[in-house]
Amino acid sequence: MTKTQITPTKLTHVQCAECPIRHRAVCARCESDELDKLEEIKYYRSFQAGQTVVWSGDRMDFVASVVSGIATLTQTMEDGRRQMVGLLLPSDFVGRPGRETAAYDVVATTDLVMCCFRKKPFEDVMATTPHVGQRLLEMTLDELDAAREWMLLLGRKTAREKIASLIAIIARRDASLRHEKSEGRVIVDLPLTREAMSEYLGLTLETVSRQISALRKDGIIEIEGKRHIIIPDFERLVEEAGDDSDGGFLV
Amino acid sequence: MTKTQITPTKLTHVQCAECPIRHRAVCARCESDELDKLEEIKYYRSFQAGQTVVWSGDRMDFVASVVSGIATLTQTMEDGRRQMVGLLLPSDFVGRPGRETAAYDVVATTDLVMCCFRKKPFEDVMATTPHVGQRLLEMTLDELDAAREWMLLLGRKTAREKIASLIAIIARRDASLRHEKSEGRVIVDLPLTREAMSEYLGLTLETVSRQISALRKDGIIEIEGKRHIIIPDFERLVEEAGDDSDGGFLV
DNA sequence: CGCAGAATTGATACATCTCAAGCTGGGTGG
DNA sequence: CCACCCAGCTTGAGATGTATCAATTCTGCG
Repeated sequence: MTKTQITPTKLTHVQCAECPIRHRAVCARCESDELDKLEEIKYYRSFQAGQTVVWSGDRMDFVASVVSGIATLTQTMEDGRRQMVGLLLPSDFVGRPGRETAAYDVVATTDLVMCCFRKKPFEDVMATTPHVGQRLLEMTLDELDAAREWMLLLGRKTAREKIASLIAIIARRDASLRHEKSEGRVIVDLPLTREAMSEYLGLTLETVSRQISALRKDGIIEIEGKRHIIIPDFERLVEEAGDDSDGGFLV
Repeated sequence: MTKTQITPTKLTHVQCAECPIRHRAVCARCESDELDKLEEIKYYRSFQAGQTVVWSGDRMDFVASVVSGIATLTQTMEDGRRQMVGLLLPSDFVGRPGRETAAYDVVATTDLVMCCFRKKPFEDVMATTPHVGQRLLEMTLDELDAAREWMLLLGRKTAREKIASLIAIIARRDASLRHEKSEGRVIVDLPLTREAMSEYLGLTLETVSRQISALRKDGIIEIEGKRHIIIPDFERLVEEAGDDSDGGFLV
């Protein structure tokens, strides 16, 4: 996975107007004059699956939106214990205006394309026009809600509930990107290795594997290959996750 | 605790200029004309220790800053498992502009005074002037960092490390409110019951109690009464917490 | 074909939970 | 003023879920 990949297409400058994440990203609310400013300071960067985008503590002189692919935010303790603290899907934002260094490791889980903005000019845009800051606030509040949802999972859910929750969340976000609803029979590709899942869920890789097997034996999910998952009845999966039946608090 | 308390002072309208949290709260960056607008739409509310400020799912037509006292944000699962997802100290902000209902239970842990703003007018202030929104973004990003720090704790730390972390964090925030640094001999009052601590740390009440006893036996902390804690050597406590030695990532 | 990374499965250890009993300190009523 | 009471806390013994250590087994790919 690390070296067999060819270098992905260098998308050096897609016009914002044609951007696939135009309506969801940090630029969603921008007027055309604001877009022009962003257009000037933006540049694309591509990463191969497995590559690290930035290391925690490193200087980071840009902020960015995920255009395509998936990245993870991970925190590491001195002795090597790792906890994923964020999963970045297309349109999600990375980096913090006003901060010099990265607070987390950012790793490309799949091949990844990011739309980067040099930090200083980006901060200027935020200071002089309102819509980027407004949208960023909205997105940050959403992320905070998601982080708190995850705190409940980490603190109080069983291993089985954690796995069911993760699959349900990925299925929901996946469907939402395609403007579909998650119900009845649902099919997902897990974009994460068992190890990455364990880092997200606060479990070991072995426990993740065992619980996935258990869910399969109980008919909650079917598995083809390693990553391709069929959920015959989404509502049943959600029950296993221990969530309120309605589940999604966000659109 | 619930009925013996007399009603706390009704601070009906403290002038913003004299407000103790003026320089840290959501209004920190406001110019005097912005403050005037906030002054018009604000009102104080007091709660006794143990009182619930709002229930998750309830309509919430205000946002607010904690002026004094401590409150908690808690999520509850259908079967009653509870996880605290936020600890609100003076200057912290509650509520989300643009949201109708509360996402979490908000409970006063100590006697509590909040500076409330009716939501609609507050949103108007945010839309027409920049400083409230800017400060709120900054505060939300800080909270997101704190939530992610907590995810590491919940997912990867041992019970002993969790307790040590909680005591260290409370000591740090307490010191920071008084513009002091946490080092050497430090004294704190825990504002939480053992049960509240267990809800925060993803543990049971009994495990919290045992680990506090263990830290005491090992000389990391000394205890007077139930809540009063003396930390003879703050650096040693931080080591027990498993954090990077520097610890505080925010001022 | 055979290797390497990823995943599964098994046996055992251990941290934390659960259930249960007692303690402690501050407030209350007799 | 004392005895009681009760919420909050501590401590104990045993159960249990997840981690750990250790083989295998898959799967895709050179």
